[in-house]
Amino acid sequence: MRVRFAPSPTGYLHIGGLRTALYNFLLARKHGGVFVIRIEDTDQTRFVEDAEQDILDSLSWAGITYDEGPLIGGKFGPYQQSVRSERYQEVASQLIKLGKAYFAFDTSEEIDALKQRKISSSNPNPRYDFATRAEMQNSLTLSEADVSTRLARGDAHVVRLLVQPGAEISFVDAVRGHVSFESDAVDDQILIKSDGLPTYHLANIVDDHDMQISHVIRGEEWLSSTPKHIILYDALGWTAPQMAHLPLILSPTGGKLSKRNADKNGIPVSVFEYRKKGYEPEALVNFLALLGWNPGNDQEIMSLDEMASLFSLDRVGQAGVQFDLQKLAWFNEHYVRSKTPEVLAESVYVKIDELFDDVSMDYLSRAISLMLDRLSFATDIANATYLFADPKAYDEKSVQKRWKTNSSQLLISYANDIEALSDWATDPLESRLKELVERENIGIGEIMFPVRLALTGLPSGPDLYQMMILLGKESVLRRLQTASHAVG
RNA sequence: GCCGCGUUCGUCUAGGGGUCUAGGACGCUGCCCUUUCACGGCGGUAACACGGGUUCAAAUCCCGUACGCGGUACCA
Repeated sequence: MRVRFAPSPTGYLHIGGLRTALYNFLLARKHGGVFVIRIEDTDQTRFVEDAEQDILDSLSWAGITYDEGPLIGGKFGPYQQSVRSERYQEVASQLIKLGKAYFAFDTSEEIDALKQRKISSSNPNPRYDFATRAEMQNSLTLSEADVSTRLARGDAHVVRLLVQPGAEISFVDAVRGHVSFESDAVDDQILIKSDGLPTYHLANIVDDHDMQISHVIRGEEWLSSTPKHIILYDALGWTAPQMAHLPLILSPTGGKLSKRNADKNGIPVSVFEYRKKGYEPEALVNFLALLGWNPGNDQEIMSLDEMASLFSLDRVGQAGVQFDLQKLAWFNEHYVRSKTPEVLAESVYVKIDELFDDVSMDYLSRAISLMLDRLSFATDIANATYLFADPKAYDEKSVQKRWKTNSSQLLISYANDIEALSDWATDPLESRLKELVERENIGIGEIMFPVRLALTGLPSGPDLYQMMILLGKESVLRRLQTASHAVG
């Protein structure tokens, strides 16, 4: 088994592209096959400089490795279509010789004119096909001599696929089962553009054949193009690979997850953005794996290895799937909390160090440990500013509601009690507080709450005693003093 | 318009003729835990698009309708 992911470097890796790559990768892993990456850079006009690099980086970040492709090569390389032009030309010539393709010299103005001529309410999109090619300037209508002189003269031309009408083109899709099209509905697709480069359709089938790809797993947007590809394989006497078209990822409002639509819903579309926002790669991958596939049981949390062992194309769904940012968030929380504080500390240290003074890696790691089950993103630790600096203000609503006239005094009493402590640990801190409660004959909340407010400025947060341990005696006493004066 | 693909809780899904008074997860929500907030635990909410068949029996098979999505480029 040989599969491939064949992105076009027209932009950063899209979330849907990552899922396609993932499914290919999983299938290859499952069957001990080979996973190829091929860059389909045949459109010079849409080429984006750093896109290829981003695609490779993003896959690597996601933990998706490949066996043949850019950077590492392989025996079917090179893996960029822009440097394989000769081969496409060769196949195009072969198709022309076989009578399966032809030269066309029509200018874009002439094609526009054709459309204007044919357009009607019942036919809003006239095609260049069996019904219209006789009216155009191509090697089917022009004399042989005329064609030769035009070619010799270097007239701009394209190569088109000659699609015969009246045929049924069908294939079995691994996800959708039997699919069939009438050839009448297929246009004479351009195979070689006037710039000499191939279109997707030609380059794709030539490379899939030459690279011995056994399974083509791609998005559903390619389903309608598949008959063209089948015609091409047949014309060349090649066996078409097994096809599998994945359901599209939809935006929560329904449409396809275009950049604009996604932005409107606050959904990042490029993997780069997820990296930047601090998502855990395992979370994104796990979430995406389940967007259109399921293992057939109730398991949702899976490592790449587990997914690979469970994966199969017949468990891929057929209906479009809506992207759910909340579910992704849940996966992210899960993976954040399953990591060690040390690992998370490493990943956010630079950010924390920028924001606060004198935070050691060890301290950060202990802070994260204290906050672990309330983090959605590792970087959320930065929001708990009170762990890294004294509070600058005290939550007004909480003060109004729960700060009593005796609060300041209680704070001072507690500060005095714990200042004497030789053992700065949770148990003595707790028993001193309880003793104070008995001595003063008050409810425990009457002292706990002001202490919390003094330490954090907020009405909620992690366990009080554990937090005092983290902050340290000096800092705790200072904060109690400060609050007793500032709020009191 | 035409061609193609699809349609189970709000979302991702299980289910493939009787075991479905339709299961799981996210979300939302109630209670418990915690004299904080989260986490966690235990509950609740909520779906077979519609209409015809076939069958003793249909969420499951067939047909139609509606709706959604994709394609209809010298883009991929």
